Amino acid sequence: MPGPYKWRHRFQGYVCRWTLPREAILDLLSRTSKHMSAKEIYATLYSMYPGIGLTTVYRTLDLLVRSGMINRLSFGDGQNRYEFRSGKKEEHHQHLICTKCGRIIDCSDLFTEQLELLKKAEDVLTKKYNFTVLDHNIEFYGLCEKCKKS
Amino acid sequence: MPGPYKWRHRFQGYVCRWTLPREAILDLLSRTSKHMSAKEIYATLYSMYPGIGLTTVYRTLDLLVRSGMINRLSFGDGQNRYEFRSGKKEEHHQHLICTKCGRIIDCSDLFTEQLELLKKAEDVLTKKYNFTVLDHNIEFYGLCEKCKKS
DNA sequence: AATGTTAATGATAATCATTTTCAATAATAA
DNA sequence: TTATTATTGAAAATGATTATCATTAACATT
Ligand SMILES: [Mn+2]
Ligand SMILES: [Mn+2]
Ligand SMILES: [Zn+2]
Ligand SMILES: [Zn+2]
Repeated sequence: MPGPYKWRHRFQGYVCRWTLPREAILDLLSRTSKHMSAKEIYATLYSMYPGIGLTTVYRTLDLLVRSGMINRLSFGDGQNRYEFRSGKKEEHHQHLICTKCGRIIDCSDLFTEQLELLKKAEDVLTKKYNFTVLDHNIEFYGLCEKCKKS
Repeated sequence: MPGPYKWRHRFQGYVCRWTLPREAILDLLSRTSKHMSAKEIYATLYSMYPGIGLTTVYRTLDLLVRSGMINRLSFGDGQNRYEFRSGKKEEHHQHLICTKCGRIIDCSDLFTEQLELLKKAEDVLTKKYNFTVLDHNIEFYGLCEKCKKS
């Protein structure tokens, strides 16, 4: 909402009109490191933009997922979460999920190991299942620093 | 429902009573290779056991997850799915998910590659994030054989 | 800048998976 | 066989997400 639209140009030809909610939601997700739910996004934006509707948040998130700007994540806690998607391939990262408190930690330290797994995977999956890999997802479940103590 | 209870002994001390629904649900999951939703399980059992209730299916699935007999999977299609959990560690497998038709394929062919990734992961995650890995999950998204053609 | 077209919004209602409630049932110990 | 109570299942409640539709506002045209 503050200032001019920074993201409009990314949607040339994808949508007809660029609007305040779209700018606000994408802007929020591009700034935060959290993995926010629709309701959390709604609550955050509501404080500075009380006119916004939850329906529009859902609709816009869907648009942003379809156009590849954000990722939709489901960790099995009953609601989807969203994260900004960097354009760079090297930014593909993993998630550590604390099974006790639900904390989600980003991890980008397994790049080469991941690449090796992927290389082998694409090979095996293509040959054996005739399956074309387009994307992948790796998650680690366990206990975070805090929860280990308590 | 048919025959004697095959699974009762696995729950010694875990539950007080072993019942028909519990036996039937676990038996079904132990036989199928599908990744079934609660409603699918309910529908399947209903044909041979019309007395069963959807609530009990949900409750029992929860019990079986908590006691480690089955896995709860969420592929982001709005409903959880369940699979029987083999006791053997070597059976840890991946899922290939077709983004077009939703088909889910089991894959156990990346065992050594996975182990290497895991070994490195546990190391990095412990040192850098002080996170204790208890479990992990790897998924591949793409196009299945059928969907590639059409 | 004012106007017209219609894409986009937001309040409301609907849907759908899952959970809660609670009286009835059935597993098991006595 | 009887008593105890864990478990069940119908019904209602919840919570996330989607559909409807009248209103609004983006923006192309004047
Ligand atoms: Mn992330
Ligand atoms: Mn599986
Ligand atoms: Zn934690
Ligand atoms: Zn397919």
